Order: sequence, then structure tokens, then C-alpha cells
Amino acid sequence: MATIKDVAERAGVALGTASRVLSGSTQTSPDSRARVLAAAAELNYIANGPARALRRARTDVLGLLVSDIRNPFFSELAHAAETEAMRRGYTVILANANEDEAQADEYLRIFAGQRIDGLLLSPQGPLSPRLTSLLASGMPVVLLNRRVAGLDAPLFSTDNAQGVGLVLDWLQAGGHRDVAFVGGPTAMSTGAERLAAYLAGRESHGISTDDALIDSGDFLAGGAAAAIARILDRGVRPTAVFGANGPTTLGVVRGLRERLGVEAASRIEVVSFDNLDWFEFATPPISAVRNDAATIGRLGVAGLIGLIEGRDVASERIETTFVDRRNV
Amino acid sequence: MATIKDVAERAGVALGTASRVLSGSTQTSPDSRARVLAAAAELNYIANGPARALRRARTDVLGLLVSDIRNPFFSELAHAAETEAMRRGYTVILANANEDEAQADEYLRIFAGQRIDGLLLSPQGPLSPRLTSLLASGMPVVLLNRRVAGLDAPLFSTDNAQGVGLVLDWLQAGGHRDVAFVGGPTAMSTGAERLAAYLAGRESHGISTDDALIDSGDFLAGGAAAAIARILDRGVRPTAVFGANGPTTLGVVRGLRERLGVEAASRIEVVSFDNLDWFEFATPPISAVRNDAATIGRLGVAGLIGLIEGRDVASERIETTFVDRRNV
DNA sequence: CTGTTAGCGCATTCAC
DNA sequence: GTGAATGCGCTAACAG
Repeated sequence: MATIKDVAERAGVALGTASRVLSGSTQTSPDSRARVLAAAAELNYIANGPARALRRARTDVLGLLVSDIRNPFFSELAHAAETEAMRRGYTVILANANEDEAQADEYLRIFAGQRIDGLLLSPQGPLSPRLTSLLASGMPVVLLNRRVAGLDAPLFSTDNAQGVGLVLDWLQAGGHRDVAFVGGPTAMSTGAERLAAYLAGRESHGISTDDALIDSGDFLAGGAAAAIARILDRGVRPTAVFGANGPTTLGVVRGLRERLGVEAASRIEVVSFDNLDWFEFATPPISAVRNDAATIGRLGVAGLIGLIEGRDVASERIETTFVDRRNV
Repeated sequence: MATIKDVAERAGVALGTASRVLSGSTQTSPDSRARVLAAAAELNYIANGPARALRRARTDVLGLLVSDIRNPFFSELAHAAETEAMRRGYTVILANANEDEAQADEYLRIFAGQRIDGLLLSPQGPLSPRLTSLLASGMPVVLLNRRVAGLDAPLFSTDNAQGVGLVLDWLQAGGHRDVAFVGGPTAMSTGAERLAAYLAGRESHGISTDDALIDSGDFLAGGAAAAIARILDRGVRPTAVFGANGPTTLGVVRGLRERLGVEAASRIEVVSFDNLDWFEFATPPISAVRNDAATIGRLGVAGLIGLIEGRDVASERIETTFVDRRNV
């Protein structure tokens, strides 16, 4: 692999000059500039990132820690974040915490070792010691969609209350009274906020306040199926079910069909936070809050770069829209 | 951030001793070992990756270039690859080519700059100059699922012919004669192989050889919907449709419903290469080849590490299984 | 077993 | 505007 020294030799200039041409801001003569560029092209020169990072004390790499890349919300977010980062000259390292705190911590260690310039974090749980020490070391951090107690960083997140409001309006318009709610872990701000907004708004939307209709899973299909089963076990018979995120709604539909059979399940309307490809094919079609992962990813990266460059960055709430599939 | 020098000072040993304890293979006295470890823990020492990489001329980082992380096949693959890599002491940098050659090339450049130790590649198209020069520089590479002409690297891929065989058996068992096939780009080996296997086997499985029933999209929903529309425009009326990958099947179902209406579409059986969460909810349920992305990712990483460590690595075909949802 | 030293590739400082 | 020299943090080679 060619080094900058090789380039300089071939161009007949000193190493410093080559460096200035290739990455420096300082002026260089048109002549040496042309010769260095030519030499670099001929040698197929690509600067050694680690060496550059060592010298400059920055890597132009951002770390993105999400809970599960297999969740379409996060894969869309990751995709958008990566695109935005690349556009701005940064590279993203993606890590999956698997909704597991220990693994999240391990990745934070790896990120620290790689000397990332900043961290995009969708936290799994409370503030870990490693995260605390990362913050203490001055690492720029932005939060994606989930808040964490004790961490004062800009947050880019869905407007959960607004999204739940759209669902409540839709439920009311459909004349539902007995509505089951399957939420996520209340330890996550997303889970807590969606539940809180639902509880706060149900009465004014003509929805039963019977708490037998409320249960929570783990924001994954398995936990949600178990939650809807528990609700049905209490003897209540909802006419509609609200799943608080994409995987939850998947589990809800599975659970309803297993428990009640396909026929009876098809008489229950399902509505979801997070809009998935297949909702249009369900029986009946599933209406949903469109949760704009791409915007969150894009704004998160922009905010993080702002932080890295020393600017003030404010949190942002991203509005949702609603996809009504009731009468299509 | 503490350096190894700080650790050595605090432990009262020389820099070299600290290095040996922290990452060296050579023996050190239990005493210095304990003191260095204690000092490192107290200082919250995390080795500077770039400096280490510079000196060792390796980064312990693998690059993974996929075509679209939003495709569940790849997000599952990426997840498995990342987990396996971490288990073996490597970090993965994930890049999305967006099914775009120029972007793929740009990422190869970034990978080269980061001095990754090896590359997991799911190629987009033909051999680009940059890929050629990467290979020429001795970069270890394994191919995931897609072959590329002129590149002789170990390939870890689905057994496409075997998977298509399972579909053909299932179609025959269902008594289908008029079957539409919606494939992907034949420039991709995946697309070409699935089509070839289908064409080769259809006659012996009692399926019409009318080529009006065959068309191809881009392995994305949009292209597939257009392809099934073209097929219907030719006046043929299939009783079953075979979608050659997950997004394709999504597009097929959309296209059928748009074109024929929900009622008529529900009388057409759909079968898919790649098994998606929602197939059980479709009307009628969609049977599918389970394409084991996780195994491909895991074996790919294992193979790549083998290459990096100088071992011989053989290509592997991963068998598929079939999820029959016809009579559930 | 341990201390000392060189140098990985680069950006940058200091002379000129 | 350019050349020479320095050192980022670390590992490995060498000498003891």
C-alpha cells in the first residue's frame, strides 16, 4: 500500500508538501499541486486512516448504537444516518445491543477504543458506568428516540404524545369503546410516553378505562403475543387493539389469531405505532402511525456533528402522520 | 484520556511491561501484572485503537458491504455477522450500497482508508476498478450470496437451485400449471440462478413453459409490482405466482391486488424465496423458502477470519428449508 | 522477566 | 511556498 512518502518521492516534493496538497488547507503552488495529485492517482494512494486519526486526534467516525437492527424502525434509521454521515464526510460504525445492557456496554467499550468522534445512542436502560465515563471524557452524544435518566444530551425523537393522539382520534371515529393496549417496557421512555399518552387521552375519546384492557410486552413480537393473551385471559373482549410499536403489533396479530382463531380475529381492528409494509394486506387492514425513522436518523447525525463542531444543539420532536386504512 | 504511559507510571513499571500485560502474549510476573491491571482499571484505560492499528498494521475491523440494510435478509445477515465477529474479537463496519455501484465504490474507498482487515461483500454489479485494486493489494475477501465474474473468492450462499426445487415441488403438489415467475436482475448471480433453476425444472413439474408468464424486476417491491403488471398485461391468468426474493413478493402481492382487486387476488397462491414475518397473515397465506441469512453471515465471518489468518477457506452452499402454509 | 528504543504514517510546526 | 523535524500512542525487537 502506497504511503504519502511514496507519493512525495514520485512527485519530487517533500513529504510535507504532499501532505498539504492531499489534505491541508494551506496554499500550495499549482505546480506541486498538480504533480502530487498525479502521483497520488498513479499510485492509487489512499491515506492511512489510523495514522491520520492518531495524529489529528480525531477519526471522523461516528458510533451508532441501536437496540436491534432487525427492527425495521432501526434499520431505516441506520440507513438514513449512514447516508447523512457519509454526505458530511463521516463514517458510521453500527452496533446492535440486542436490547441487552451488557452487550450495549461492550460496544461502548469498543467505540471508545476506536476513538469515535461522537455517539448516536438509542439507550437500552439506565446510565451504565461506562456510559457515564464516556460522557465524563467529553464524548459528544445525542439520544435517538429514547431518553435516559441523568443524561442531558440532545434528544431526537418521535412525538409520541402526538402520535398516540392520532390513534385515539381514529379509534373514536371508529366508535370503539373496548380497546386493548399492548405497550412496551415502561423503563424505556418510548414505552412510558406512549402508555401515558394513551391513558391520559382514552376517557376523553370515549374509550373504556378498564385497566384489564392494558398490558405490556418487551417491544418484541413474543412478549406482545403473551401480553395480548393475558388481556384475553382476563375475560375482556376488545373490539380494537393498539400495538405500541411495529414488532408489538406483529405479536398482537399472531396472538389474536392463535387465541381466537382467524375468523374471530378478523373482526377485531388493529392499529399500530410504526407503519409496516404488510399492514395493507392484513384482515382487516391495519392503520398506523407513520414514525419517521429516517428523519430521526438524519437529524441525529446533523445534531451530533454540530456538537462535535462545538455548536449548541437543541432537542427536536419529530411529528408523526397517520395512515388510515379503514376505508380503502 | 489515559494512555499506556500513564498506566505504566502509575503501576511503577516500564511502558513495555504495561504493554505486555495489557495485550502481550509474553509472560510477565504476577506482581507487575496485578499492578498494571489495577492501574489500568483505576485510570479507566482503554487502548487507543488507531495507534494500535498503526503499529500492528492491522485493525481487527471487518468491512461488510450489503446492498440494502432495509431488506430483512440483509439486516438479519448483518446482525449475525456482527455477533459472530464480536465473539471472535473483531468489529464490523457496515455499509449500504443502496443497490448502487457508485456508492459501493465509495464505501470500498472508505474501507480501504480505514484499513479494514477483510471484506464481506455482497456485490452490486461487475468488478469495479477499485475492487480490483483492493484485491490486488491482498485484501482478504469473501462473497456473500452473490457471485461476481472474475473474482475468485470463497462464496457463502444460499443453495438457490435447491430452494427453487422446493418451490417447484410445492407448486406441483398444489396442481398448478399456469405459474407466473417474477425474478430479479439477471446481472446478479442470485437472480440468474433462481431463474435458471426455475426454467430448468418447470416442465418436469407440470408447469406451463409459456414465457409470457416470466418477467423480472429489480429485487425491490416497485420493480416487482411493475413486472407482475406486465405479465398480466400479456393476457395470461396464472393460478400461482413465485416471487424470487422477499421485497419482490411484497411487490407481487401489491401488484396483484391493485390490478385484479383484493377478491380476485386472493384466489391466486403466492410463494416466495425468503420467508417474511407477515406471510402467515396474507390471504391466502404465503408459503416460502426460508433463506438462512444468519448462517450465511456467521459462516462468512468465520471464513473471512480464516482467510485473514492464512488458512484455506472453501465456499459453502447453505441449504434452505420450506415453510408450507397451504394447509394451516 | 523487564527496561529502553525505534518507528508505524501522518499533520503540523518551525525555519528558511 | 516548501523542506526538515517532531511526536501522536502503541507494539515489538533488543539488550540486559
